[in-house]
Amino acid sequence: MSKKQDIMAATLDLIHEEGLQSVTFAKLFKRASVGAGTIYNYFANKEELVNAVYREARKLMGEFLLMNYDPGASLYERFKRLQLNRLEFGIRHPKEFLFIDSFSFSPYISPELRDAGDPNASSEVVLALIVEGQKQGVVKEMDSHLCHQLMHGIISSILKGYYVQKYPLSEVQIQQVLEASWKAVLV
Amino acid sequence: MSKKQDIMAATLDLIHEEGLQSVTFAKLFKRASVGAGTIYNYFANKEELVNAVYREARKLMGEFLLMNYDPGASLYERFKRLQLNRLEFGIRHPKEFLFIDSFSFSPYISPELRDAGDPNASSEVVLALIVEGQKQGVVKEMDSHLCHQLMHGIISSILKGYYVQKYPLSEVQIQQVLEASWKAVLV
Amino acid sequence: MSKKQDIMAATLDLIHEEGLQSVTFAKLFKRASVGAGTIYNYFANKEELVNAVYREARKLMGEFLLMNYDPGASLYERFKRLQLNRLEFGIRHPKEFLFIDSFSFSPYISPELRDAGDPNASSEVVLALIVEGQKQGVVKEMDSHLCHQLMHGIISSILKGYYVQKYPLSEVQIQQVLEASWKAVLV
Amino acid sequence: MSKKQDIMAATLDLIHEEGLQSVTFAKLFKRASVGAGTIYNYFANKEELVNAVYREARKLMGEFLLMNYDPGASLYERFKRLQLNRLEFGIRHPKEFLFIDSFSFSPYISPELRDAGDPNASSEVVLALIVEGQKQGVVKEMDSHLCHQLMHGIISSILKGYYVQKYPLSEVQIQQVLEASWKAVLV
DNA sequence: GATGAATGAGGATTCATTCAT
DNA sequence: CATGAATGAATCCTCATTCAT
Repeated sequence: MSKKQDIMAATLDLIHEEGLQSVTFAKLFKRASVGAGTIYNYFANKEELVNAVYREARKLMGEFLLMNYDPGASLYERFKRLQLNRLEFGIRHPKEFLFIDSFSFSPYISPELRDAGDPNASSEVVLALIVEGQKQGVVKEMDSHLCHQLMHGIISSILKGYYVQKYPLSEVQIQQVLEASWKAVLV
Repeated sequence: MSKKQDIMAATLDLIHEEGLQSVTFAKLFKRASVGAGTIYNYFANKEELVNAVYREARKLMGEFLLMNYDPGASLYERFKRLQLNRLEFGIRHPKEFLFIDSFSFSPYISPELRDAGDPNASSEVVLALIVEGQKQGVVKEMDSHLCHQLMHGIISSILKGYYVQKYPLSEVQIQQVLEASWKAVLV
Repeated sequence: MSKKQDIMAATLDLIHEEGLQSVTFAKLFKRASVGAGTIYNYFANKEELVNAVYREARKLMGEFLLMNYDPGASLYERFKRLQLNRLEFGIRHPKEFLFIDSFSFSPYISPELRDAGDPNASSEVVLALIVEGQKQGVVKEMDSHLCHQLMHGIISSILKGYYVQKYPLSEVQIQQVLEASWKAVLV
Repeated sequence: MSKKQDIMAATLDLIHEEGLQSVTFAKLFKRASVGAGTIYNYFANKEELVNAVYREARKLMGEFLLMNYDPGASLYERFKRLQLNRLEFGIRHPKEFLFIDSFSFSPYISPELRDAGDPNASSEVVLALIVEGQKQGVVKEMDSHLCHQLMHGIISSILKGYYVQKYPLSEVQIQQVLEASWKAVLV
């Protein structure tokens, strides 16, 4: 792995373990096994580093969300696919998911970056699906961004309970969650 | 108001405005209009202060959630009351709500504190209601904690949209949200 | 005991246990069981308090040094009496002895106080004895203050070894020390 | 000189000039001409710094005590060599000598450090000499540690007089002191 | 590019002292 | 006289950043 990747991975690890609060460069250098000055070859300062980590995590999630997404499937199937991918991303990439969730509304992440979406345009796919569902009279009339947030918020909330081991998330529970999130947006 | 309450209120304000990242003692003392040493009469250090603010916010939310809760009312009425209270807490106490939401799963809050619940045992009331609904065959069979988290997640995402997008949450919209969350957990 | 004495006793205790370095007023108030402002009824500030404790310790040692001192006894007997009293003072009042020893050359004690001697004029008695011995051709010719310091220095050194339990100080050892200190000043 | 040595030298200077009481980091950094954070590359905190200075002073004294010590010389010659070295160390290194003397029995220096001795084992050499002298019937029978402390106490008090009263300690006076300390431990 | 010793502005914390009760 | 909450200047300490190697 390159030095740059080492640094970014160490950053994400430390944020997950101790919170951004206590991520100091000293800890970072030790964890990433690089010299103190090396980081400045790649990132102008701490904020840029964190933003880069955020950008990469968003990119990873964006790719994950559209995995096996079949544009030709039914509305219901597509909705469930998106929500399933969202949930599985959280299960397989807890560090990335929590980081995104925590900092999406934090002043530490530059607003342009937060709203930038991802190169895969997964947001656009979700929004289009919502609008399509509303046109068909299946999905409740509401701001499409709000609906998107509702979809994300439900999954997010479920994942947080899972992370602190309130309950398992096996096949049965996953299906229940997908069903519930679908019902929540129906007319 | 006592100095202690001044300090805690100023802390919550600053976290809300600028994020925990940038809450320095200098800002805190100025905002709370107290001397630099005063805080140490009440809190051993910054972390204890933040934890105390968290504890108080949780207590406030716990009390709010059970306001006007009538154990003799119908299942549906009780469900709506709990969800209404949750929503109204978020509307009336946005700083407390966001703070709780952001830090409940952050390493900055000690896990014991997160799991402590509130003295009013509002969680237990919610869980009992879910179990009761499942016995009656009305609420879908699933882990009660999972269901609880679903209820919270829906309200939470609606609130975040409300905070950011500044759309109104008047009587009509509130009723829609309560209905939607009810449908999400039905069989 | 009066509050003033409580405070002075607590000060001496804490200096002995932790060093002047770490004697804070907070610890002092707790140990002496008095309110934070009480001290200022008796002492203008911390330095005056420490100086008062020093003055009292010096007074106590001064009185002790002349106990059972018989002006009519032989030069040798009087010398041994003074040295014995010095040694026994150190054995019975370690806190006072170490405090005096440590701060006699410290800038923390005002120079006037250090040179003030004690009301019993024990210093004058010792100095007169030395001069008398030198006139008789028994005691080595040297500055009488230097000789006084030699007498004190030997006892002090022995006591410090005793305090850290390098050896016991029972009757036999005490006599050996007195003899050695006598021989050290003989012609 | 290295930064570390600069810092330690400045620390010793300041302790000598103003007492440990008033050695603040601000003074230290200015005196040592280093940045405020540099010290923390070498010492975890102020106490460790002072202990390190103590350790080094003890090491220096230990080496000095055994300079030109000839194990083949006569008992008397060896005794005088040890006492001469002790005295000359005090004359040439007054800061180190006074620092050791003041803090060896202070709670600020950890007891382990005080008892650690020096790597050159100068204490052991002195103790062995005493025991040898006692076997030959020359040195008075007493606890060897007590005798060692006597030897040190005499030199120490002479030095303190020298420091304060500024009388000279030239060849003649030095020989008198050595003779006096020798007589003090004879049978 | 990589390093890590050095930096010093800035933040956390202490503690002697005051003063209203 | 006695109290102890409040104070804020002084102090300790941290940590992002620089730069010579």
